[in-house]
Amino acid sequence: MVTGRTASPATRANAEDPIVFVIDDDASVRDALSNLFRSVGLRTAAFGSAHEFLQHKPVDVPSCLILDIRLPRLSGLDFQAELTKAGIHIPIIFMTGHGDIPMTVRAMKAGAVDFLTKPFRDQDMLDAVTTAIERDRNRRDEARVLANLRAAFATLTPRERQVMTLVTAGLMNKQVAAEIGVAEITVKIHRGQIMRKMTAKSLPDLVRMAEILGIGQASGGPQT
Amino acid sequence: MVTGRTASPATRANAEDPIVFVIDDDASVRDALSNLFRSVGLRTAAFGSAHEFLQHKPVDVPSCLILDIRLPRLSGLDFQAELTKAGIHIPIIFMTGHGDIPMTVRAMKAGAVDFLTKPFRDQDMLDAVTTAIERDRNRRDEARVLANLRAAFATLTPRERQVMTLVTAGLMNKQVAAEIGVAEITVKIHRGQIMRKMTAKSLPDLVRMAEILGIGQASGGPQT
DNA sequence: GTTGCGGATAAACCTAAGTATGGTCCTCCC
DNA sequence: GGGAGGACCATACTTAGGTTTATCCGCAAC
Repeated sequence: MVTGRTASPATRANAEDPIVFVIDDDASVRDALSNLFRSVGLRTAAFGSAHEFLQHKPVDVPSCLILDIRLPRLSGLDFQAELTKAGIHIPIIFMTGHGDIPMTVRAMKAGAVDFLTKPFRDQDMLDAVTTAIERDRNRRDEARVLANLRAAFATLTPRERQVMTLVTAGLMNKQVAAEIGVAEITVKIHRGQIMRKMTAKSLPDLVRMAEILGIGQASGGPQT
Repeated sequence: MVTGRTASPATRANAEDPIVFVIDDDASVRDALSNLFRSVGLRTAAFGSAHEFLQHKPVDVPSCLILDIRLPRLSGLDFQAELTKAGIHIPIIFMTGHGDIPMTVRAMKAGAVDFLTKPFRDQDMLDAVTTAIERDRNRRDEARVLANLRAAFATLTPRERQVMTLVTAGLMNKQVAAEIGVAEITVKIHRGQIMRKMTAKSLPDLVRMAEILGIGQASGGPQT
């Protein structure tokens, strides 16, 4: 079902090559789009329904989804909502033959990359796909960083997490010690442990990690 | 031209009360919307054209703009583009009697809050306005913080800016000194000056400011 | 019941950071 | 040509941050 570069020895499929998923109940549309994407060297996988798409095992490369707004059984908009609720944030490009403005607004508000009316120009679709893939690439990059940080943070003991929060908030060791009712030396030891476990090379490093993790701001940032 | 709470002694106009701007060439639409917003206690100002709106002096409160897509002379979409280009980022809610999907997509991609088709329900408009005002409030808050930081950063000498970059990147004083070819003591002095000028209460504080200012990342953040 | 781990602490020690005080050398501007 | 401000540096001192080694307690798993 996956087509595209896979067939070409000259441009072997790379694990990082993006994939474009197409869901449309009309086989001719699927074929046309698959051909279009293949013609520009994009890997493609097409499905006749949302259900079929969900059967496909998730891939670990940047990808996007081309969706007809009027799918059999589940509407494109509802499917978009389903995916979002399920935590699947693949960028979506909608196609429609007879959509209306409220549908469009709903789709765009929910984060759709584009909403194309049939018939559309090939170039418009390709532009939308380029944007979508790029967006997914960024999203994946951020998600990977966040996952790594969370994994590291999860190895911290409760006490260490508490100390990390206070330290990155800007408190001195003695203040942290007073705050949690322990000796300053204890804070220092926790702190060293935190730096190791988080693999932070410096305090600014740790502060940035805390920011990404959304840990205790306040402290006394820039005032109005 | 500004109406709404201003007339009521019980709910005196506050400098922080948001304002809803309406641009429509149809006076009856302007009146109807003004009445609607006034009925829920929102200040309003209505205009017959984009030009008139621009004559109005900018206000310093959260606001949003209700725009008919088909304006005389300048289209709503073009006006949106003009505002964006001019650095005016007031949230926009579009209305249309006969818009199409490409228009909608363009407007939403450009950041419109909503795109309502006439006739719309009052409540839909009010919901959109609530969202838009909230969005503007957040935008203004962030802009204010950024402006303050930039103002403080502007008082730094070139050397101080350089030191701030390196320090917030996680380098030790001696490393900074080696990097820029001065004695460590000099770095310390710059550093103290930086903390004073930026009114940073701690290094984490300064790091967060640097983040907001978009100053020299790198350093060695979380690896993959 | 012993082992392991989180948590706390102490002593000793070392490095890093920060703050005067005082001074030199520029350059730009009035 | 005198003053202001930026950049630089030295000495001296204080405080903050961080590591190592070792000990102690409680609790849960084996």
